[in-house]
Amino acid sequence: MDIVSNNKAIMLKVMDQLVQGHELATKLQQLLSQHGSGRGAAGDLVAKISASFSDTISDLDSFEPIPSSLFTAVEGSQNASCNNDGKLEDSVDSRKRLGPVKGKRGCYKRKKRADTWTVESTLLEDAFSWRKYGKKEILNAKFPRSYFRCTHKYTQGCKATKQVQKLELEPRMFSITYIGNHTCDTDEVTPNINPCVHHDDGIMDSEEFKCPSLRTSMNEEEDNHHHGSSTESDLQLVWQEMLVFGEEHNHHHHEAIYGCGETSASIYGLDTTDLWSWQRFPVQR
DNA sequence: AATATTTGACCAAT
DNA sequence: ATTGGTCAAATATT
Repeated sequence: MDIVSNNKAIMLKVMDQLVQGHELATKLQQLLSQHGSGRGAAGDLVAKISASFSDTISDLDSFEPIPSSLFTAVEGSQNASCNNDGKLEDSVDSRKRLGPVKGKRGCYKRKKRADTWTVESTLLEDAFSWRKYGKKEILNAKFPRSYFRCTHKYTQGCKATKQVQKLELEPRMFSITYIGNHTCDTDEVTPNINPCVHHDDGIMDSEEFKCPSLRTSMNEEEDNHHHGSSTESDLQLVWQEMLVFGEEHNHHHHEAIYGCGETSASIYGLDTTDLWSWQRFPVQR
C-alpha cells in the first residue's frame, strides 16, 4: 500500500513534468510562428518535440497495471470479436457477414482512456485525413455531433478519432474533440495525397464561413489568403496555425489526475486550434 | 472500380 | 430506459 501510493506519486510527478515540457514546447512553437520561423527546421523540431511529449503523455496515461482482467478494453474496438459465447469467427470477415439478422452489429468496446483534448475553431480541416463514420443528435444541443476516424484506421491501425460539433453560442465555430494520437504515417507535409474532409451540412453551413473576429493576431499571412485563386504555383499549404494553450491541452483528461483548475471558461473567445492544424485549400481536382 | 458519406440499428454506459 | 459512440448496408461520389 505504501509502495503503491509512492509509485502513484512518482507517476503523477513524472506526468506533471511531461505536461510541463509539452506546454513549454507549445509556447516555443507559438513564439517561432510569431516570428515567422515556425516553418523552418526549427519549427519542425519543435513540432516533433511537442509530438514526442504528447505521445509520451498519452502512453503513460494509458498505462495501468491491470491486475487480473485481460486487457481487451482499449485496443480492440472493431477487431475484438464480441461473441460472448466464444464462437470467435474470423474477426476480419465477421464484419461483412451479418445480414438483416440480429447480428452483432455495432459491437465494440468503448475506449476508456485516451489522450483527449478539445479545441474550438472555425477550421474544420487539419493535417490529417478523416473519415466520417457517424452523426448523432445530442440531447439539449442544437447541433448534431459528427464522428470521424482516421482514414488509416484499418490500413495502419491508427486509432485517432475526433468529434465535431457546432457551437451553439458561436455557430461559426466548432468544438473539435480529438481522441487519441495519430500513429499513422503521414509525412510531415504529405505531398499530394491529403484528401480534404467533406463535411456535411449538418456541421457546416453552406455559406462560406470566415470569422474574422475570432481569429487572433497570430497569423499574419492568414488574412490575405486569396481564396480560390489558386494559381498553379500556389502551394496548397497556406497557413499553419499553432497555438495551443497549454492549460487547455489535455485538459479534460488530465484535470482528473492533477485537479487542474477549471479553466474551460477561458477558451471562450479564444482562438484555439489544434496542434497540427494546417489549412489546405481544395485546389485543383 | 474503389472510396467516401449517410443513416438507422446496435451496444455500452449511465 | 435513455443517451452517446460505433458499425455497416445502402447510397453517393470520384
